[in-house]
Amino acid sequence: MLNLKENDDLFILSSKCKQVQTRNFNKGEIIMNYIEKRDKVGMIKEGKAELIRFDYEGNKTIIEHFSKNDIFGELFHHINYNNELIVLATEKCEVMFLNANCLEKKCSRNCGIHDLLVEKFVHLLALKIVTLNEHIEFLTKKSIREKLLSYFDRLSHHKIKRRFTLPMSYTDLADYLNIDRSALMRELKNLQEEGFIEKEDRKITILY
Amino acid sequence: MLNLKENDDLFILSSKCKQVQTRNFNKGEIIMNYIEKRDKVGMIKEGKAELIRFDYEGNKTIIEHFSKNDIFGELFHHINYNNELIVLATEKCEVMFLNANCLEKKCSRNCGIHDLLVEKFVHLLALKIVTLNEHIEFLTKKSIREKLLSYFDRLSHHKIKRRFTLPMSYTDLADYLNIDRSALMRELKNLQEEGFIEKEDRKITILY
DNA sequence: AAAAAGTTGTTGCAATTGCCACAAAATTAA
DNA sequence: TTAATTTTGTGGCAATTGCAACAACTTTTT
Repeated sequence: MLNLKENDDLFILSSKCKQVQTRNFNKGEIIMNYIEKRDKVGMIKEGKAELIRFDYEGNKTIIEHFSKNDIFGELFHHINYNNELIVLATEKCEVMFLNANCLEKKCSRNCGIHDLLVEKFVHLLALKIVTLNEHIEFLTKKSIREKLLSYFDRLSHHKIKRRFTLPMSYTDLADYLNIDRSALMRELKNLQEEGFIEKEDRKITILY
Repeated sequence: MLNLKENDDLFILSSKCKQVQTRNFNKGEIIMNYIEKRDKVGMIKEGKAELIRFDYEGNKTIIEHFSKNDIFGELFHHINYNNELIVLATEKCEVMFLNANCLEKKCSRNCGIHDLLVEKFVHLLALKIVTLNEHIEFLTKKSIREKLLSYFDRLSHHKIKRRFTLPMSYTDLADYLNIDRSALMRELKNLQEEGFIEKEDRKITILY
């Protein structure tokens, strides 16, 4: 698992490399337009953002939520000419950009910290894969109940901490698990009534 | 997108690095047990395999199917002490293993091809993220119809090739999209009757 | 401080989807 | 070549889940 202290080093070190830039964004600003910035990889240093798709009909879909240490970029998505992908700051953000080819080829100037930069980045890539695998695991459960319980199991670190707070709203959780919000609330009520969990706002306690 | 020719180079080069091993497996053999081989990353050079989970009740679940160029290893999963994860060869396999820390730190012997190895590996990591994002995209569609059409859209390279062959059985496709197989067949029939697609065995033609 | 926007909680109803069961066809193993 | 296993195709029925709608709260914006 990623060591955050190490990762902070990444940002400090990166400021010394010419192929890396850091920029600040205010809420509502577009951090990256996938059509324009094909060669860039972004990383959230601080703040929150979301990946939004506008399809050919103009429908807006939030595909991913990004927070500290999340990486994004066209590199991670199949290009689809029917869609437009943008990353939008949902709160004040500090974002690090690096050239995608910087991951493969040495800086032309051989800035000296390059190996370390790549090493840390591989960590983030692996972490992203873990996160995505996890998401798929939740999504492939057959029932709402199973989705919720596997997600809670994860949040409780496999029942080590039986009490935890949801990191997002129930509205967002329904979205994340791809279920209807009212159906989610209904199932939560069932779980409470059957004595599987206790719930107080976004604090959940596992009882089984 | 990954260049396969380049990737073949990876295998050739890797044979020169002391931290990389290649092994052959017959159908039915266990390629990797996640509990035992925490420090190894595997890559399928040739053949097919699957990632299987046995939970505490002994239930078996196929989590992922691997074929050429796919990577796997404990590095990509949250460790869960209730589960056992194994990679099983479903046909004759040639597999490349490398030490996970080889991605971060130079070979102690500094074998010379290390940078290139890492560079190629970053490609595979990025490709895996693309694949997982895609899978999530299909899974998060609301209806079976939408799941099928978005999957077909992908297979047709966004309608460039309107005729294509499914790379797996309908049984496996139902599993991949997390829907009931009979419901999938029913929806396929609907799509045919409504003139959206034509279907002959695993050959699909998009008509809309 | 008021207004606007977003979240939570609940319910009835419709229907999409899952489950079960079985037969035919196709593929693989013996 | 026969036997065994897997895949495909179909249908009835049950029920989980989605949808719509609305009220009470909270949080954010102006």
